[in-house]
Amino acid sequence: MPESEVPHRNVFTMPELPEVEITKRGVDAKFKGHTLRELTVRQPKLRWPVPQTVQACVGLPLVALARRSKYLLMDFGQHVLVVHLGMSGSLKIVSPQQPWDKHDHIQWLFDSDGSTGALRLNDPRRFGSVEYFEKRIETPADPYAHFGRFAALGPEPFSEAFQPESFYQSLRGRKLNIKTLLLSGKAVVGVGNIYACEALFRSQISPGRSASRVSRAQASLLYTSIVDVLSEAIERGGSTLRNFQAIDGELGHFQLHCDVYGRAGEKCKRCEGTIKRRVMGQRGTFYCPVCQK
DNA sequence: AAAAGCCCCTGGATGC
DNA sequence: TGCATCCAGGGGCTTT
Repeated sequence: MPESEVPHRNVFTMPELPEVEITKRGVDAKFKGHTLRELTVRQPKLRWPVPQTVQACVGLPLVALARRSKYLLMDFGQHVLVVHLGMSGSLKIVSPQQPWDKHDHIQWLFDSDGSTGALRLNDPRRFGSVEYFEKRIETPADPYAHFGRFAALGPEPFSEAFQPESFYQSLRGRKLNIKTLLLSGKAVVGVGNIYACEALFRSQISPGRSASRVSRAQASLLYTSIVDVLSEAIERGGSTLRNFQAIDGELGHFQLHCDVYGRAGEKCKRCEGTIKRRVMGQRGTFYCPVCQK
């Protein structure tokens, strides 16, 4: 069956790891190596107040972009800005002359080959954040490890630290349901509500199953599903980005295809069941009660 | 220590 | 048509 005919639901997502990764690549392609000339904070009331210290980056070149979990890191050398898109945030590349949108909160004005280019954070619900950290030069291997809560985060899904057996071990003895545990960032980071539902569907594990009752074989399947579902989303985002790059635009959102998320009441893609929605850990959870055990 | 609950905010959906 | 009400949702923090 051609991919276009696969019965998926299109969801215009909140920013998850793939959106942050694509945003990172877009900012990297446009502004890496360019000097920050102005940083305008129109609305400092985000998830946390945007500190005055962010101004320490002005006048410095953007030397690197990085991502940790769903945090986007803008590395200005000794000074680093950590951006989180929350649930409605996005970064967009615009002309500095473009009128401000109601929800454009922050603007980075970069030198751009003799002219200037602007990057804006737009976030209607203001669950996003921009934080400032100073890099510790004495730990060059992982200069960001000590930032805020980073030390407490689980492994990155695409890192060497994320392996089937260690993943299985991190589930053992946890009575919490597997879906909520995935969202907690303890066993792996960057798996948000949508991808948790999708990965559990692929591995045919019920979201309500206690993590301690996920077998080694199931954990292995879930491990693969997590890596696959995130990789595929990044690929889709990559093609979205190519389109956006031609016109400049919003980097933080793109459409993705879901088997279960947002499909309550519809037919299961794999069996004769009907997709159900229930709330777990205060989040909407979509699954097939027939083929997910 | 682990798990559950709370809260920030606004657009969209729903009800009258 | 318009106004009031309700609710989702990431994830850190607080409470149990």
